[in-house]
Amino acid sequence: MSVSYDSYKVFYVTATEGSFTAAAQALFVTQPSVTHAIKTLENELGCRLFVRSRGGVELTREGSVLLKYVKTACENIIEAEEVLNQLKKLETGEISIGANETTLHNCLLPQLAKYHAKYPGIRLKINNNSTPAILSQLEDGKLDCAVLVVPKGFHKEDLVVEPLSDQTYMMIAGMGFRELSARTQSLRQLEKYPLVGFCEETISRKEMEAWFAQHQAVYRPDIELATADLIVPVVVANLGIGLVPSAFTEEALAEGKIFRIRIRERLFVQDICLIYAKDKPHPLCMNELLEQIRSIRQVSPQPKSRKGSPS
Amino acid sequence: MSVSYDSYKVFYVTATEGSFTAAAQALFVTQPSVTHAIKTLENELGCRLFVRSRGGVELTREGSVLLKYVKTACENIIEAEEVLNQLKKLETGEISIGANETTLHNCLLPQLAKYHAKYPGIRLKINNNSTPAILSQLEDGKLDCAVLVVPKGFHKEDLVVEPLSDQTYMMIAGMGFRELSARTQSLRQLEKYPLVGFCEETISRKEMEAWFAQHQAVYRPDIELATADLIVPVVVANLGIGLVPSAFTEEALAEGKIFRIRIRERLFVQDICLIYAKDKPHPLCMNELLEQIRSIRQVSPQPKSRKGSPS
DNA sequence: TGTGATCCATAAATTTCATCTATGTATGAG
DNA sequence: CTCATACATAGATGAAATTTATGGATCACA
Repeated sequence: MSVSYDSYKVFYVTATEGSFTAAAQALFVTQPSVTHAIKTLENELGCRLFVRSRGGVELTREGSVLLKYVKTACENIIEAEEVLNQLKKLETGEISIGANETTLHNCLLPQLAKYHAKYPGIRLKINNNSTPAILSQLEDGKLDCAVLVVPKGFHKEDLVVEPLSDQTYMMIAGMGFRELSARTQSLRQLEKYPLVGFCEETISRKEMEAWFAQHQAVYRPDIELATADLIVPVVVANLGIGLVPSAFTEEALAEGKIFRIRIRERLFVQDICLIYAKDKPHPLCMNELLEQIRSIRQVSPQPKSRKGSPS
Repeated sequence: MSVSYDSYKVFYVTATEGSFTAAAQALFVTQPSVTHAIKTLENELGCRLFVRSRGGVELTREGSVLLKYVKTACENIIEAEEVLNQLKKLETGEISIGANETTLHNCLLPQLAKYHAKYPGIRLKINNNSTPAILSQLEDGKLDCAVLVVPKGFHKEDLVVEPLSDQTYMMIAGMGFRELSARTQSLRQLEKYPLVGFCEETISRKEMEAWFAQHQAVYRPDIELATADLIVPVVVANLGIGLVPSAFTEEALAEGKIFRIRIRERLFVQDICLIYAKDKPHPLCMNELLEQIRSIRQVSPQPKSRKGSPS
């Protein structure tokens, strides 16, 4: 009833080689095998495809028509096999990665650079978006993995969440608030100072509000910024005191433009996590990238074991 | 070593159906068969193609990449089979036909019209060229068949020559030469009249020269024309007497513009033959056309049986 | 005018491997 | 808890692809 696709392969090779014998060699089979395959194909298709003659075979008119299609078919298969081999050798591929600004600059970019140097053929698509958006894209399979700042103990069905390191925060002030450097402050004491912080849409904002509330204080920034990297410059300009990820403070601290305010309360801390879909297939090239990202993992005290966290 | 192309077909159907079970139904095999085929393919390719899950299977990243190529491959095969079926049903196809002006108008066109009415999908390419050019194109496979005026007994290695009918000639004159109508003339007697005939390149010209010479006369037209259909009008204009294929004379004879000169000698006659390559493959749609053309064949006395001529 | 080389066809034996039957496992739905 | 559905597995079976061996036709070359 239905024609075996292997026959078409034999047909294609025979047509390009120009003889049954040559085709047999190319296919690593014997000549009678090719003869038989073509004869079968001709019977199934109901028309002659080759004219046998001395020195080889020649396509009939119908054979030529058939070849036109079978040729592109076979070429596609051959190309498919090549591309698949490249995929396996990590010579090509594509990974979509989600990240926050914070994690992108502080964790991801150096690792991506190393990975890209090792596997230059693999396209890296970086998606810098809000944390909730990235999480839903991970679940939808629109992103392959992400490195995000999430609350301590964060977990989600469908997602593997591997903590990489703490995202520590620091309360800082510019030299206009020099009086705060003298001694340890409590959060309530700091409430009377103008605050530089995140705007309302972010997850971190909500967490900070909770953290402040936990210590009988209120987080209500006088200046709200959309991205973390803007806080330090604003603090340097003495527009207020700020609670920022430690990673952003190093340069300004070293230059003496800001100083750290010691806090009585245990400091606000988040997790930087590597996240990816639990039961979805990953591109082959992603395992290497995951390993690369995991290499920055720092052992930190974990209150309880977390799902998906490797030993 | 090499992957069976049948596996790719199974892969394609499975990917489009979305489950092994559905693919099995579509392929008229059992589900374990599909399971096995895909597993084998995955092993041979060295990577997982589907994620098995509740309710069916889902392509992995690599599977998606593979599908992109395999899809066009399979679609080409399917299209190939469709086109081939059309070819077999004579719904499509192409025939290249050679002809002389004489045969084109008198034999071929009516038959081609009938054929085309019956098989409108088949393209007919008509090549109106010189006889030697057409013969060599037949041998090169550039033409599929031809209807030509050739010398009696014409034959050629590699070519099948089937006589269809005689190409009879007629000596005619316009009313300016009314005196010739009185009685039968010999060729020699006619030599003193101006002659309208073929120009030197044609085969017929050479044959006529031979025929004249055979009867102790010389064929040297005072007016030379490239095509036969021009002779009658020139004769009507009383520029000379002419030897032309009978087919061209009917209209002018009926209108009394010319008359026939009776000739003592046996009249010059040629063969109208259907000619095609002997050992070359023919398009499927050609057999019907050959039959159509043969239908005009007239039984004529054959001095000896000719090769390729059916009973 | 043989002779060897080349290429396709054929026949019979062999072996492969694709497929089937039967059954198991997992997982939602009602 | 049971049913329905989908994929996995194992062993048996048989169709068919392949091989070996051989023959015939054609062509180049001496």
